[in-house]
Amino acid sequence: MDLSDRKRKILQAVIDEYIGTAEPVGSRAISKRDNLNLSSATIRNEMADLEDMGYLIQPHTSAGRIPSDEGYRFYVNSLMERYQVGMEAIIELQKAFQMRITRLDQIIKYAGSIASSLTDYATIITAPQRGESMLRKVDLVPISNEKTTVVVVTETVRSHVINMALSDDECNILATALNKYLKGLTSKDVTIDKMREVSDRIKERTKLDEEVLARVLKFVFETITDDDTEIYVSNMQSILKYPEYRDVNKAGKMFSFLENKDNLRRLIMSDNGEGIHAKIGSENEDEILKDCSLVTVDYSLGDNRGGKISVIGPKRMNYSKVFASLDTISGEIDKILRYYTNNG
Amino acid sequence: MDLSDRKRKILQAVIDEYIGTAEPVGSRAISKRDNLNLSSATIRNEMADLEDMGYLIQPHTSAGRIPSDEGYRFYVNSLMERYQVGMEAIIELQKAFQMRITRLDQIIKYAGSIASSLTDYATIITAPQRGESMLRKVDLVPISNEKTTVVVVTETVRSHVINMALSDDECNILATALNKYLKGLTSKDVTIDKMREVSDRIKERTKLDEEVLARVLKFVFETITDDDTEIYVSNMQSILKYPEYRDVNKAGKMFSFLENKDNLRRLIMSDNGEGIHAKIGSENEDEILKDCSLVTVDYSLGDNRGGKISVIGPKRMNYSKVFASLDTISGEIDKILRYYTNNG
DNA sequence: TGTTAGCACTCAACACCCTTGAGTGCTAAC
DNA sequence: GTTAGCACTCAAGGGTGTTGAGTGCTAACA
Repeated sequence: MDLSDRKRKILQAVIDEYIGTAEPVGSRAISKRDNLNLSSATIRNEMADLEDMGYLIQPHTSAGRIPSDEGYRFYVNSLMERYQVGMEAIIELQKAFQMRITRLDQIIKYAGSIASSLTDYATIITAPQRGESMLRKVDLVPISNEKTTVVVVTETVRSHVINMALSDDECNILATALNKYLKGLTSKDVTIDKMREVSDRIKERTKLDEEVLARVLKFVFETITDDDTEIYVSNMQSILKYPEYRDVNKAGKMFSFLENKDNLRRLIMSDNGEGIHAKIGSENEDEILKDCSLVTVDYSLGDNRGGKISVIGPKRMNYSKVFASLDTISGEIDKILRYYTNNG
Repeated sequence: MDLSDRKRKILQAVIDEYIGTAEPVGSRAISKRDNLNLSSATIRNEMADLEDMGYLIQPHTSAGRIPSDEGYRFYVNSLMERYQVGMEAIIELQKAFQMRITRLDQIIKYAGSIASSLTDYATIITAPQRGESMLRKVDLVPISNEKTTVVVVTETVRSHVINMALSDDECNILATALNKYLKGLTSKDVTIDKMREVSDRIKERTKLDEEVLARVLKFVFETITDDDTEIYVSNMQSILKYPEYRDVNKAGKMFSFLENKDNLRRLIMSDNGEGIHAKIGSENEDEILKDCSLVTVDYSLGDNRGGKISVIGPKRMNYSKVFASLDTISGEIDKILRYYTNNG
């Protein structure tokens, strides 16, 4: 369905206005804007048409009008003017990233907090997911005369403290045996049979206490197969700033939803859009999000790993600014993480 | 100042009532409770006395009375009846802990979420702080033909990916050199001179690229000296359940405060009470906490490490239940972590 | 002397009503 | 096709009166 140029302008004006005020927009408010020289009566007629077409909604007679989900969708697809993130902000961002370059998870968390401070909405961010996980090395380090740390290196590094009175030599022997049989193992290779076979071979080779060996192996196999991704939320409390969540009950439900990582994981995983994209209101599956929009972007590290950043806010969010901010941030993350994983 | 037995009972009744209802408590409500057989007029006289003594406050004439900070303090010190955590809850808790025994930080996070679900208040929890950090081992693991992971084992394990095209052999040589000069190093030993000395020695011994060596050493030294403790908050949104935070602005400020880890760290670090203890209302330094109480308990691992759990809620919190819950949880953490670090 | 009953007074909360103003739809004039 | 005018609607805001919980004080009672 095609809209006349005038209708497009009016729809855009209504949505821009509503994004700013969160109040139903009346015809007079639009006619007073300087870019359209039309009387309020004319605007009224056009707005009535837009309502018939499904782009606007009148909450009750004699109130102004607010955008429908379809209205927002049309706005995001066709009307929205691209916002430009200021150069100062970008430089600020680059500096901030560079200062935090020590730990990957910190960069990710920090990116989330930047996204939320640029947009002033809550942000959900996932740490880079591993692609296939391959075992590089197992190491055993005596910590005291009672304890030993097991270190497993795949794409990431995990460790576990167990109770064993092992000498340096014993650690070396066991580590050597473990590496001999396990190096190069991927999550696909881990089966019950494989676990039993490795266990038997090492047992006959090292003559170590059976239970200790079982515990070490359990941890190693768990580490290879486990791939839960970390997920962070920042700036949750921004929700309270928006009149949509003036009602404390509603806000509370939203908080509970966002505090539950399973919900977030499902939310972000089920997202299969590409590039920057928005899910507006009822386009979200969760009932609780029907008044919200979720704008999501992927970032990638080039090497088969990547994650997502989502900004979540009221449907009446500043899409233009959110799109621009996420675009910039994901670009900078790409840069910094490529640098980090290649030269860091 | 000594209170008559009757005054104590009345004060206790007022506070118990107020904790439940959050409404100013009138004399009639107290006289109707079955444990005291006194008319409302008598109660009125006693309550007027308690107000003169500073234990109660009347928000305005002809309203009921609410406890003052001193009233709560007296209640916590002398009146409160000890709540008993149900055996089923304890067993539930033990089971839950046992299922999560794989990772220390997960246990800690989980303990926080249990504390908040038992008490229904927000919980702040710090991961075990390290005592003195001593370097046990450094390891280098090639990840691809461009990247190598550096693994540093102290009491904990940290890793870092850097860009180096090193073979297994080269990794071994460098690792051996690093271990030779660095093993046993504690945070006290790290000085600029020491760093330079180690760097020079390894340089002449291995003839490795200077920049690469510098990067590895920087990471190793950082890991030894760095001791920022992780800190988690759970169940923040419970704040919205309490009428004290019906006002969205107030709730928003509280959220911002609790989302800032620096605030939390300062809050928990500045706490120097022993055992389970409460900071009530104005006993807290932060202005924003003057309407809150903070109940804190330490847990320890026996081996010089430990952390804290704090429950934060309205002054009108169920102190009895919070004290009992924290007591139970810290006891269970002690047990499970001792088990974990000794036998895990 | 301590306790109780009764009474007048205070004050926040609530319902109710009226007014106001923003906004609409419709119609007639331009 | 656009504008001006008019009657209508409805939410929000500002009094006003009522209600009910609670108090302090006083007098009577055990």
